[in-house]
Amino acid sequence: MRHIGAMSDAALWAALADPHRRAVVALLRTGPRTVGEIARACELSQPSASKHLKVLREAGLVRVRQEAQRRVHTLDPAPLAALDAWLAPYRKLWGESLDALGRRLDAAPDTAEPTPKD
Amino acid sequence: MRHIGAMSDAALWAALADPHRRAVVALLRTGPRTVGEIARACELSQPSASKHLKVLREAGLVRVRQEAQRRVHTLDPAPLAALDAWLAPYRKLWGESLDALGRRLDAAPDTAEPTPKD
DNA sequence: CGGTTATATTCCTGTCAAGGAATGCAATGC
DNA sequence: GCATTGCATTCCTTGACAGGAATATAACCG
Repeated sequence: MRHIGAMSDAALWAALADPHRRAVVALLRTGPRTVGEIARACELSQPSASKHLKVLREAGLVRVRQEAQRRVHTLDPAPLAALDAWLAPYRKLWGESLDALGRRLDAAPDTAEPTPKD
Repeated sequence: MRHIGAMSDAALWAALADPHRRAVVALLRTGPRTVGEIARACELSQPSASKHLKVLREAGLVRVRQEAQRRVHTLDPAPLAALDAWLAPYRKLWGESLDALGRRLDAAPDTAEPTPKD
């Protein structure tokens, strides 16, 4: 039984509950970034960015590698599979009740959108 | 323009960030329940159940109908489509990353692998 | 009407997370 | 070595809930 990225569900939800952290995650979807880049892009102070990244790391959503003096952070989407699994039992439900809405929301373009912001 | 289930994303994430509320949502997946039933099933005090249900209502996740003196709460899964939509861009990613992870694990047999983090 | 059941709300208190400022620390370059 | 860059951590303050107890409200029943 490998429990590599199997952080507690609670940590994952808590990490994603914060809009800033969701923004960071969305940013990292477009590629690895240093702390400074993340701070600037998400309009966070440097310490704030550091702290948010720590939470994301502890939730298993982000990995870090050192590169000279910089710390390059990379998204690890694996824990999000837990969200997907949580969602699974509900997915059929809204298909039944809200067909049109579901279809509209399912439109997922292949290109990253310019900062979904949320 | 009806704004029934179209609560802000933030309210949805915040509502689901709480484990008790996720439990309530999961319970309601099995059918409508009165406040008292929910409180007992989720081991909440009655006021606590009431308050959590209020949050869920305001996030659009739950609807209520009055029935005699009881208030029967029903799950409205529609807002969860927003979660699904949020998740969509990542869904393809974790397939890749899990593959990579699996390959790494397979490449490292019984050699006492120091737990990377945990 | 008075009592009872079912739920909502208020008040209070403790806890915890977030943000800012300042500082610590590590790696780098000269 | 020393200054600099890049980031982490601490300290502190503030605000946002969460839980419990007590109370308010509402619908029902006799």
